[in-house]
This record gives sequence, structure tokens and C-alpha cells, in this order.
Amino acid sequence: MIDGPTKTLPRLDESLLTHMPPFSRLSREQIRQILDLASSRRYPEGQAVFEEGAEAGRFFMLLDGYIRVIRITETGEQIIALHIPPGQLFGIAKAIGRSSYPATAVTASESIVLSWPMELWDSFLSYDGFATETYKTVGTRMGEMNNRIVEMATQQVEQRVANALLRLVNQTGRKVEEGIEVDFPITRQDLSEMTATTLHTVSRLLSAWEKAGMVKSTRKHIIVCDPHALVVLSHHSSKH
Amino acid sequence: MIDGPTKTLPRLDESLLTHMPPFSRLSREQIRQILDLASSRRYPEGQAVFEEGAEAGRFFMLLDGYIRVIRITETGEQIIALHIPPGQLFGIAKAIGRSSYPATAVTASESIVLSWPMELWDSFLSYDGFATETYKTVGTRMGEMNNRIVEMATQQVEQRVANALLRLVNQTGRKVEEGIEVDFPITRQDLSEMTATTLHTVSRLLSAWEKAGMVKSTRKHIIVCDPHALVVLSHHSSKH
DNA sequence: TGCGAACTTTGTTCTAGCGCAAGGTCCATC
DNA sequence: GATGGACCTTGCGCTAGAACAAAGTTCGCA
Repeated sequence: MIDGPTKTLPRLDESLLTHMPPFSRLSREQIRQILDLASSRRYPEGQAVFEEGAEAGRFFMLLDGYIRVIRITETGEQIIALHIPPGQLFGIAKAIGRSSYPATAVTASESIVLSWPMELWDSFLSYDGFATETYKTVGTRMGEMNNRIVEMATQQVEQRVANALLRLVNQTGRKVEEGIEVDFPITRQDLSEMTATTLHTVSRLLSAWEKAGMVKSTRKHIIVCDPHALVVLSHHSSKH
Repeated sequence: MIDGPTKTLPRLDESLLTHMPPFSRLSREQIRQILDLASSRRYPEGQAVFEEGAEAGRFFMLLDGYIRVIRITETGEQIIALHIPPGQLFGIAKAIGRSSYPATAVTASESIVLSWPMELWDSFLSYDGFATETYKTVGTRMGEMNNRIVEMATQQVEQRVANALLRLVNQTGRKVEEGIEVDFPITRQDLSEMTATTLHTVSRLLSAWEKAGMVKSTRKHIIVCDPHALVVLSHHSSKH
């Protein structure tokens, strides 16, 4: 094996973690300890970090890049549950009393990931602020899922896609000349898997929005030029 | 105020809690302590226990009855997120790092509820097994929400309603002569709010299933006679 | 025992958006 | 610099299921 699954890169600097919420209250020494236990690894775009149902042997922190959390049905359909931005823990099955991963994690762009053996989880819980921040993350994700359910139950496709896009630029947007760009490659198909529709419908919507000057898109890149217009759209009557 | 919100009934017996998972590893004395701090209250059917967004002042355990967790959109549509069976904690905002309730809890049938001030939450966490069981509950609910998203994204209305009904009888079913009955009053409207459809469509489906001998239903009561047939239906090709 | 509210059924119409089809464009690789 | 694969666009017809409409049923309560 040329490039093992948990190859440790040399010299992880403490500053990597000092500003990450779960670790922000720890001393330099504590962070040093934690880093010494960590494996770090770079994943190219589109790689699975772990698979749904697999035994949850490690837990992870995303240092750089984006993680896409997906689920696949028996019939092979994919649905995108969540995108995780840098600085967040993921694969924390233990935090919700599970011994296997509840979904698959794939890199949405090239990513750098730290990981630790799950056996260390309980010891991490005793670090000041770690548990609190972790459960806050869990709560936030639960809230997002909840909102998504409400959206899917009450909104039209156009509103859902608008909302999904707004959420993407809010959470992962990067400011560019013409507006705010989604910070990782994203296809029409991806957007459709986030909103329970087809890539065709997403394509039509983006075309229409582009004509209206609200967005600008090229292959795998989407820039939102007029977020406010999208917000208006997304609030535009749930079901007529 | 004749009947305060947290009236303490006399003589709560320890046996009430000894078999509830979050407390099952505790001694009789510990349970006695916990009960002495609890308020107990009976709610008639259809009463709100707490409202979405309200400050999370207390946390709850359902002793008897059923709780329906609902969310309401700006446009007034209701969607039912979850049903909680007896023996479970609910309103545990603190467990997911929140200071307000993320949804409204309403009794689906007459219910008996214990509650404690949220200030006691941290002290409860130190009871053996309490944290573990709590986070298992959180994990289970997250899993359910996740499945629901996948379902809504990939399945037809008929499959979704079949699944919802199966889940109800699995989780809350009561054996009766003709099959298994949902253990609390439930209307077509309720089922439609669980499956993101209309009461009309649910009514048509139930009528069809009744003709096929798979269910039997009267006003506010549904009996599943042939669960297996429903399972078959629910797996019947996601999207043609 | 009669009224009204809550719940249910069933028919008909209408449309959002999916399925299908075909062609266009961009990009990596040899 | 050409070939193939991945991604995107657009048109058209069709259907699942929502919306609308109207009546029937059950039940609590005065």
C-alpha cells in the first residue's frame, strides 16, 4: 500500500486547531496532545471518507475543503443530506449513540482531514468545551434536517432550489467580482439531489434565473449575483 | 389558577421510572431523588406541552400517552415531525445545545408527563447511563428524520403513506382482534401531515386498501390487518 | 333529539414538473 | 487536434396527485 488510509503528515501545527470551536478553549499543550494522536490525510475531490453502515472506527475533523454527506437508496438513487464546511467534526457516530456511520461522506472538493480512533472519543469529551460544541453541531444539523423536511413538504421545486442555493452561498460562499460563488464544484445533478427534483428542472430554473440576472453559472460553478431576489423567490407562497 | 402547569401529584412511585431506559441503571434511592424533583401533570388530548421557539425551561419524560411533535410554517401549514411513545424523554433542548424548543409538542392522546427544570439537566447527565441513553434517543430521532427525507425525495405518495402507517403500528401499535391498531386517535389529516400530501389522497388510499382487505378504519381509528401487504406496497418501485 | 362541528368520502378538473429525447458544449487525455 | 466522457440545455407530452367541490357520516353537547 503506497498511500495508507491514515498516513500521518509531519509537523501538524497547533494553530490548525486553536480556532476550531470544539478546541478553542484548550491550551497549547492540550492541542499538542490531541494533534499527536491525530492522523491527517488529503483526499482528492469525489473520494469517500467513509461509507454508510460501515463500523465507525474513527471520527474526523475537516481542516480544509468540503464534505458532502449522502445517502443511497436500495434502488440506487442518491440524495445529498448535508454539506460540511471546514472546522467541523464529522463521522461522530458515538455522539449520537451509534456504532456505525449513518451516511456516506464524500469530498466535494479536495480536502484535508484529521481523524482519531473512536476509542479516544470518551476522553475527548472531557476536554473543556468539546462536548458542548459537539452537541451544538448535532443540534444545528438536526435543525437543518428538520427545516429541509418542512421545505420538502410545503414548498414548490422553485422555492426549494432557491433555498438550497441560498444556504450554499451562506454557508460556503466565496465573494467574487460578480457576487457570491459556491466554493466547490457543483453540478445541476448535485443541486437536484439536494432538492428532490431532476437535473432538468434545476437546469431550467438556473437558465431562467440567469436570464433575470439573478445568478451566473458555468460548468460546475454557480455565482449568486442577487441574493435578495432569490430570497424573495423562496418566500413566494408555499403552495398556491 | 386552579390547575397550575406543574402541579405535583402525590406519591409518585419509584417503579414508574425503574424500567425507563434513561433511568434503568439507577438505584431506588437515586430514582427517589429524581422523582422528588419532578413535577407530574396530566394533559388531555390535543394540548400543547410546549411551543416551538419558547425558552426551554423544562425537560420532560412521557409516562403514558403519546406526544406529537409538530412544526408550523409561516403560511400556517402544519407538518408532523415525529410521534413519541411512553418512556421517552422529550423537550431535551439542552442535549442538542439549544436554549429554545425546536418544535411544538402536542399530546396525541391523553398523557401523563413528568418534567424537571432545565437547570437540573447537567446534574442528570452524571447519572449512570442517562447520557448514553439520551444520545441514543437523539441518534434514533435523527435517523428517523433522515429516512423521512430520503423517503420524501424518492418515493411516491402511496409508498410514503404505507411506510408512515407501518411505522405507526410498529412503534405504537396495539394488538386487536382484526390486526394491529394505531394506539391513539389519528385522522386522515394527521396522516397527510406526516407524509406531505393531502387528506383527500390519504382518504382515497385508505379506501382502496380497505377494499383490498389490508386495513380497516373508522373515524380516528386505523387497524392494519395485513402488514405484509403494506410492506410489499411500500417497496414497490420508488419512482417508476 | 336535534344542531353543528369535526371528520370522511368521492367525483372532476387542472397543472407542476417528471420522463423522454435529442443536441450542444466543455474538458481531459492520448 | 481528435475522440470520448461528463456536463448542460431545451422541447414536448404525460401523469401523479393537488385543488376544487359537494355530500355523507359520526359524535359531542345543549
